[in-house]
Amino acid sequence: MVRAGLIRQVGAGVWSWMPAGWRVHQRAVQIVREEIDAIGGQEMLMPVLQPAEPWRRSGRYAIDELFKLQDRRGADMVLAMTHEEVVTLHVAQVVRSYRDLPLILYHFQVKERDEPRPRAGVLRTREFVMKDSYTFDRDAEGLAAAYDKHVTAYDRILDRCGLEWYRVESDVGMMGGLGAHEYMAPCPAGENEVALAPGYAANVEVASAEPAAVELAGAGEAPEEVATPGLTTVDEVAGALGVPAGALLKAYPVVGDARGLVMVIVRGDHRVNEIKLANALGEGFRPATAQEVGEGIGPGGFIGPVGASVPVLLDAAVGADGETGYVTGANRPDAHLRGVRPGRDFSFEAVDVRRVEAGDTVNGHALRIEPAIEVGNIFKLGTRYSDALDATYLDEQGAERAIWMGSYGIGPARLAAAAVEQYADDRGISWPRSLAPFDIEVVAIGKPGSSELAAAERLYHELHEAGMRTLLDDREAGPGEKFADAELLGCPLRLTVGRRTLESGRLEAQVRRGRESRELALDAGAGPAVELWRTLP
RNA sequence: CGGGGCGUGGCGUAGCCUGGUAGCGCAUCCGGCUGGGGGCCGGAAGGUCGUCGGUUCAAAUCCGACCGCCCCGACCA
Repeated sequence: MVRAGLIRQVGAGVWSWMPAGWRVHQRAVQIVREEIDAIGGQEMLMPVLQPAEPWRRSGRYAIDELFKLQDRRGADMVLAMTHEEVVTLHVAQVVRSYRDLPLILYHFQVKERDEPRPRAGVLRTREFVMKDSYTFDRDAEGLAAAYDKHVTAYDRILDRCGLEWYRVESDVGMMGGLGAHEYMAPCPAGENEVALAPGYAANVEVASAEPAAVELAGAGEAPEEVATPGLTTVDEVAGALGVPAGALLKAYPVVGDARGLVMVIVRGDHRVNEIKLANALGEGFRPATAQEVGEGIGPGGFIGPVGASVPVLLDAAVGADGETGYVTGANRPDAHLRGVRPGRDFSFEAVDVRRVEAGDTVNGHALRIEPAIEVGNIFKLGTRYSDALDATYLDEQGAERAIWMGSYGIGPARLAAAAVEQYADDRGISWPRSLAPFDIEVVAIGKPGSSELAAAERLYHELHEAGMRTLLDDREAGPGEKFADAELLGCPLRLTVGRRTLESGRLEAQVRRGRESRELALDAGAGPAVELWRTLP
């Protein structure tokens, strides 16, 4: 996008949109606007610069990503990262009765986030335009309906943008979300991972699946201690004992904010998913320090659930086998236990806290994991903000009730970047028709004042009259340079007018996606080109 | 925040280790040729070497601080 002249960097995570890039961005914006309008959304505009007070009320002032500043009188201000606080305040002032609901409000606005590490060009920036919509309903049922409308709108937006995409289940966070989905555009540059199987799509952050089976051994009456001097890793112990890594139980001691030190156990071939773990704990946590482990459980590298003095949380993938034969640390230096059986040999609380792996199954279908760009998300907020900011209404009985809210974001810049990532080839960008900065680029080859140039200009005007967004390359440059630049910019259709065109009466039309060429009659004017353009992706 | 790297004409870079003349490619400007895949010839302009300080007869080069940017990781309501 930089090479094509669409964007330029100003600072870390801060970018300008140059004219051609802004055309793309505006096209994405317009698609989003049309689809949110279509479900009854009303566009408005709320400020980026805001007083700190509502953020203190909602409890979000402490967020590290929130830019904070003071005005000249020393009053605390913020640069908004989203607009739940302000929109809720407005609705609290305006809505009195159930008759004022439901309501869908939205705006496009710059969002400011002090990202710890901006990266990947326009994919993760500290300032970016986002469409946010907010829905206001009288109850959970109304919220569900508003949510479904946004599913419809977002599905259409992603389709219209010509993207390959998935709607996946996502983390609702610990602050009481009632349900959430993310819209993911798969591509290698993506920062998220989605777990996919027929009929199943989820962010890896929350995905669950049935584990691959593992072969266990040593089904005795009781655990048997084996010497494992100096062997502290899963691979070392599994290798020494001749068992698969999955036969080991890996202990992951953590300290919960309220519940303190606990031991989380996953299979040796699995990894703890910290988001799932936080959700299972119902609170924040941190890994236990070596000292806490040593004092509270046993020697590092040899700890295990049998006889442990702290509560044990056992991942469901272990319970699924429900059998004897696991290998665990013995809570003694240089020793492990084999033939361990959950339940018989230690008690536990069952949880689902492991990260899914490719090859797990969902309803018998193998799971695959793909990187993807998160281009949008939809979220059932419930009454979190309306409670904090006193957004209520009176029902038919005259009782005051909290308004049920949803919030729905989508980033035009990410829609554009996802399209670039999904369709670019070694020559450059290949825009979907719906996002391209121009529908057609006319490349004129010939000297200034030549008849070739005049013919190109004529064609350009005819295309313009036919309603095509058209770009004419009439620079004084060689043909090779113009072709290369046209392919870099990536308009869906390129028309070439040169001496050859005038001699044969046929102009070259190159379709950018696939770069196949065909010839069109020059004297037919814009018609054939427009017709061809309509068939493009 | 942890780790690594980089700041030199508009862009990309060499020079730094071993202190002494800032070099190259592209782009730009002028003249001409060429005109269907980044073409050719001739001429020209353009650089406080990120900033500040130190060492030295002498600093792009050595030392220190600061600023900025990139990459990996952590983080990402």
